[in-house]
Amino acid sequence: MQDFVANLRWRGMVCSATPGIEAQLEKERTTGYVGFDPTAPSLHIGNLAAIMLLKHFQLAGHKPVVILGGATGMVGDPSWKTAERRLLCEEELHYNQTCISKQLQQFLDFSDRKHGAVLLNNMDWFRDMGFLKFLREAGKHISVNYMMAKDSVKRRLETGLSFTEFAYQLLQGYDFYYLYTHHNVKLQMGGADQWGNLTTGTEIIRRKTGNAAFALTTPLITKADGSKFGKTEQGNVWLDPVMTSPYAFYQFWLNCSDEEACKLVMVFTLLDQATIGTLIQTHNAAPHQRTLQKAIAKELTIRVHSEQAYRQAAQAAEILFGNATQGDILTLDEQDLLTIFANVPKITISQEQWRDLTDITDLVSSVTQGIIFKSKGEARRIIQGGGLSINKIRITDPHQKPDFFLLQEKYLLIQQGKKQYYLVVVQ
RNA sequence: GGGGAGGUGCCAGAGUGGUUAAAUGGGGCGGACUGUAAAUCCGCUGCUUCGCGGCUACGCAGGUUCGAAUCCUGUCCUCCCCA
Repeated sequence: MQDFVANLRWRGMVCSATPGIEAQLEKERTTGYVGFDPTAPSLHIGNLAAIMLLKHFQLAGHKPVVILGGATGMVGDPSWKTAERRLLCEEELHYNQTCISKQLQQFLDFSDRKHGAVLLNNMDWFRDMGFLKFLREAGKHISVNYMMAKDSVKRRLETGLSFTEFAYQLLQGYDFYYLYTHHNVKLQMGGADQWGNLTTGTEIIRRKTGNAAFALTTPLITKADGSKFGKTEQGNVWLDPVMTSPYAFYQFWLNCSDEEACKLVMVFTLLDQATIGTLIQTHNAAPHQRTLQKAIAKELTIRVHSEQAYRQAAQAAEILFGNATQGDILTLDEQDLLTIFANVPKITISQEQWRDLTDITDLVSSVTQGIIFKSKGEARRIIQGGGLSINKIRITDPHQKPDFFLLQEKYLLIQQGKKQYYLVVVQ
């Protein structure tokens, strides 16, 4: 049994833990769990740290349990949230659960080995419980004073908190108790924001059985500027390739700052301490190479998506941001071209429109329906400022005749600024 | 119900009859530098025009005037104070 806690510690993945946890893990193969409320049809990278906890737990020889909180998801966790949340209906939750459980297979071994992971839904024991039974089984053992004293709830007492959300920690606490008694689960893990909920669970177990159960939290990952980790301007970074493309996913990791990358490489990759040490050294010697970011992006893109998705994302990045020249894009066949520019807006124009063009400005404004530039004036300004390239060649004259050759005889690669690409398809 | 303040461009905010497409700051966008970063510097930031110009725009609707964001009338909305 490898030392799970020590492994987490050097990775900086332990925020707090109840006493005695090391002794318990050393004593026997232990079953531990993490709960996810299926509030969306996909996990996002904010959930990933908790998944990594389970991953390390399993790799250390212990048995992970995942709770997809069909019941808790119906209530809504108020921890650290500023406002009451929207209630989700059961069908929505069920659909989300199905999607999420598939994603979990990519991380954990759900085989029937001794330490194979198990997936449970707390709806199974809450559905038929009844309110009175719950009050007697769970509510009787925990005082309101205890529940209100949690930091995670305190701030909401000022602005308002429904009884429903207030009761959330009891649900989660009871989950732990149920798992303890029915599945021999002795440890619950989660993000640092979950500490209040986890200790409610250990408290219920202690009061009802007199035995100790354990809790461990991992620090919430914060960005240097204080904004929330895992969000881009476009919103959450999801694991689902439809909601966040593998390319965008790869880019997210690649664009992490150096300080973040040092932390992220320990939390999100499975590389060992020595390898990470070397990586950080290499990185610091030549930070512009972004060794760390690339290592993280590679490992995660492969694990969450696939080897192929990683290669495509890396190639796309090279073409889009490297010093690709016209020669480089000419070497791409149509398949490559479409893959690399899969996430780029495509604008179709007709053969007639293409033939009748007299002016580059018209092409990037009116003919393309204002998608690239919403007015001719804007197009002209950007071109005069040197901000437009076609097929990787910078355009300098707004009135240039658009006598470009078409890539693969039908595509035109239009680039605004450094990052914004459009693909015009002539059909 | 009474009294007061105010509604200006993506946002904040100046302007109180012509020189105002509207100061200034922020944001956004382009360029340079760079690591697809940060900081910095430069440029652009209503539509149209190669430009002159034309058009649209200061809550909304009218009016006064050669000329209105600016004055008048009505109207809608917001904020503050009192009841």
